[in-house]
Amino acid sequence: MKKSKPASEASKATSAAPASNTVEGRRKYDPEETKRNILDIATQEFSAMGLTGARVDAIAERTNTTKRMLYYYFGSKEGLYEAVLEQVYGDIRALEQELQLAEMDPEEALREFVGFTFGYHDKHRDFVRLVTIENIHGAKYIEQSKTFKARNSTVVKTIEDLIARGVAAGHFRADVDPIDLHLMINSMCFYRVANRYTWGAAFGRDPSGARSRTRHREMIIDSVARFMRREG
Amino acid sequence: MKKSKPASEASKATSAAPASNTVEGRRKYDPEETKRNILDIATQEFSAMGLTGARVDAIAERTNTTKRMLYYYFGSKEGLYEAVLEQVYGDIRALEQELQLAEMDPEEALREFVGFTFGYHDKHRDFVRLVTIENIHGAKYIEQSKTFKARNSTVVKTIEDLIARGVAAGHFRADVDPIDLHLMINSMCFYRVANRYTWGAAFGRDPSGARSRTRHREMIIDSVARFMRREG
Amino acid sequence: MKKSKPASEASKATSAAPASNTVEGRRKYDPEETKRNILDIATQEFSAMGLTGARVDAIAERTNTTKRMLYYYFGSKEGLYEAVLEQVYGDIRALEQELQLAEMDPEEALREFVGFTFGYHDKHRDFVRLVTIENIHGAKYIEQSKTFKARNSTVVKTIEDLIARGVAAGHFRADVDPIDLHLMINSMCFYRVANRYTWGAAFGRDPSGARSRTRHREMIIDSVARFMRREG
Amino acid sequence: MKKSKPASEASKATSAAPASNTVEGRRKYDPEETKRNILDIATQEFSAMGLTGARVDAIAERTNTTKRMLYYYFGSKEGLYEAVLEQVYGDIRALEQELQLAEMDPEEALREFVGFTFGYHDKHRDFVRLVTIENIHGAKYIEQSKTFKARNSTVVKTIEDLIARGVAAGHFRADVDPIDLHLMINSMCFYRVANRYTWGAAFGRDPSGARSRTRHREMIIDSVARFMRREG
DNA sequence: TATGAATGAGTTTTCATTCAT
DNA sequence: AATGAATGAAAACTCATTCAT
Repeated sequence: MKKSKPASEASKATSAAPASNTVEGRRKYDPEETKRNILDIATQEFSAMGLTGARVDAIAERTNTTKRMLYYYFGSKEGLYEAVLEQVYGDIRALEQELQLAEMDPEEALREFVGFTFGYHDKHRDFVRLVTIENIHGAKYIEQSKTFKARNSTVVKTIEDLIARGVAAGHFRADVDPIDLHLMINSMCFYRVANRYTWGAAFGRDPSGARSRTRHREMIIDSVARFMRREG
Repeated sequence: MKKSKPASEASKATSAAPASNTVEGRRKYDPEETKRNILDIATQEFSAMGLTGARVDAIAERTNTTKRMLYYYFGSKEGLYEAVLEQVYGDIRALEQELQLAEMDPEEALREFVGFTFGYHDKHRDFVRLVTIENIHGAKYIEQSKTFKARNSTVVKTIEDLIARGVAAGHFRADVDPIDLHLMINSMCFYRVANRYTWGAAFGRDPSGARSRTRHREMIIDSVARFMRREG
Repeated sequence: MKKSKPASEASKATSAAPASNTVEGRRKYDPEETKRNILDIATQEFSAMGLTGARVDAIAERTNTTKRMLYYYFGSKEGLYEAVLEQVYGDIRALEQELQLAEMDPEEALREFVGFTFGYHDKHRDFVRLVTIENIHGAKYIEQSKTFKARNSTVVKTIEDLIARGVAAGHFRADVDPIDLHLMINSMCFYRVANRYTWGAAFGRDPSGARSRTRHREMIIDSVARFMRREG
Repeated sequence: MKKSKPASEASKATSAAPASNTVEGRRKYDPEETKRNILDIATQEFSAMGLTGARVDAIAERTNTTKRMLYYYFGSKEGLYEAVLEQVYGDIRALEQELQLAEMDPEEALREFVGFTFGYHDKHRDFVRLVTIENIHGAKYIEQSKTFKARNSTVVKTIEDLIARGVAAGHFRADVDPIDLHLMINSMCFYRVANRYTWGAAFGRDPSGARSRTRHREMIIDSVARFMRREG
């Protein structure tokens, strides 16, 4: 039953691990692999069903191991959920830092940053859903993360720099709070993915679908650029 | 229920009901009142806990009646949830129609419309949460509503008219899709309320709090106005 | 009344009643009609669902009146069930007495009696089901009937006479107990109707269906006749 | 609570299980035993109360385990009922196959077969009741059994052979359908057990009681034998 | 006589978690 | 390290019956 059923790429990634103590290239007992496998499946399940909606049994069943291991490694359903959250938030912040915005001129850098944010949300629906779910729970789980706040402060710094350079260059208005700008950008990138179902039901159109992707990217980049432009 | 009135206030509203045939101002057999009472409490509970997180017992307990009546009138937990959704969506669409946008000049009307949308989301957090929750469930409950789509088509019409008048007057650009514009407006009004917890955890600031309300309203109105402005 | 099932016709039947106090030929308040209507529907429901399986709500809903009336006239679900039983048992015994067996020669009379029993079971599936259901409940409801035993003693008398005449004529064996004979006849007439579902599922053939009706009637009559025949 | 002990034959069977790895002769973790125990008690309850009348709580209480295990192994009340049906139908078909009818001469074999059928019904009242109950439900549960039809086809074959041999020997009539003959035999064996309560209430005599057992067995065997006899 | 609303006790089912092997 | 079996508490839902009008 728990035969494997890879479910995700991450688990395959580890099959390249050293083959000592393995059978046919796959380790018999590989704690790291087991944990990652559980985490992958859990990400999918929590993202699909919510924290309360997800079922421990359902997660365990899709896993290569058993329910007991899930408790062994993560302590509880909530512990597992926290681990999932932590991982998923870590990913986007890590990627944001890889952008080389400092090398571009301010307006270009802004467009790049918005474009990246758009692309990330558009592509990582699990992340969008988990953030949504966490808000349903008043962010009480992510608040327990030790690295969460620290990680977020780096984005603020990035945006602050961006604005400062634009203002200095005379292109950007000077009265915009960086966190507000970030909020604006995120709002537009997030909503079209997070609320695609009700929006689709209301207007017969998936706002996050392929047909509107390019148009929306342009619209969002354009609106942010216009918003920041110094008028005069 | 038909009244349209924000979940939380609704219960207060009924205390003004005619007192004839009542005991201490409250009728013993009053189905409408019973239904409204259940619906009010349910709106709060579902909004606070989600569909799966809410407890039928908890709803019933806070009600003036018993769990049995909840099933009597709404059939099931899901039936009750659907009724809550219907009501809450009906409310905003009803109010939108009361705006007298046709009498204002296009730019002013756009600002009014965005301001209304901002105010509604800012004030009706239950609505925002329920929409969020419904998206977690893939909108499968609201899709069963017979009036949902029809009601939404009226907003589209409103925005279309608005854009058309602005374009005709030479103020608005002509290349914007009304539903995309609506999406942009909603995104910014929705996100700061819906995601206030994770945002607060990340940046130490409640984006939907009193301190940023006016600033955000202006920011959103301004960005939408700039976005629509025909550039010369 | 039992001849019909259609609930709806039964109620119409009484529309020929005196028109005083009526609207458009139908009495507004007609206790007898109301009772009969309830009894008809209840017969169908109990017969279809069993005593525990039947739902008071379901019965009331199909009725021309309300649940309250059901309790008003029959006291309880069990009271209604008893009334249904009583009526349905009364019918067959009444018809049995109308047979003019004494005028036929014994063998012919026996065949006539078996044929009648066969026909009655074949046609009155509600009766068969209710007897089945009552046996599930250990006959505790029918045992409370005051007229039940008395009514059954008349059949025994009928069969006793039949046998006695046949024995006297030298045609029938003398060692058969009348109640045993009755049991044999009933068994074969009852089973093919009562157990038609499992039989159908097991052998792909409805034993009470039109295709086997004549064949079974002959088989049963023949086997009883052969069984009673004096040998040698 | 979990003290109570089986009370039926099936449970006795397990007391013969190997005692290794047990505490006081009873293993702590023994899924087969647990399932069998649940099935035994459920057989009694469903047979006594019917599908709708039986209470999951009541079954669980008489079990050595908890209600939860009942759902663990059988999924639902209906799932458990289906398992009970399967088992009980399997038993009779298995025993039928053990009869060595081919070695007897046709008439003797027929008498043996009828006698066996009589004895089985007379002794296994649970089986008779469960079949009755299943017919109340239109056989919808047994129809889902995958092995049910296959198992029944073996009886048909048995009877076909029996008849064929008798016809070939010139003893039996040739115009009898095997399934009809089976129906006749079953009818008489079944009815006196299934309908013993109403019959007892009507005629003051339990038709399945000890006093009539031998007499009825002879009567049924005799009537079937006479029915099949080629007349000459 | 008639009715829709109301109810409490019960009934089935689910779920996160732990135990014995 | 790993596993299938086991569990208690809680959750959703049902039902016969009665009440107020």
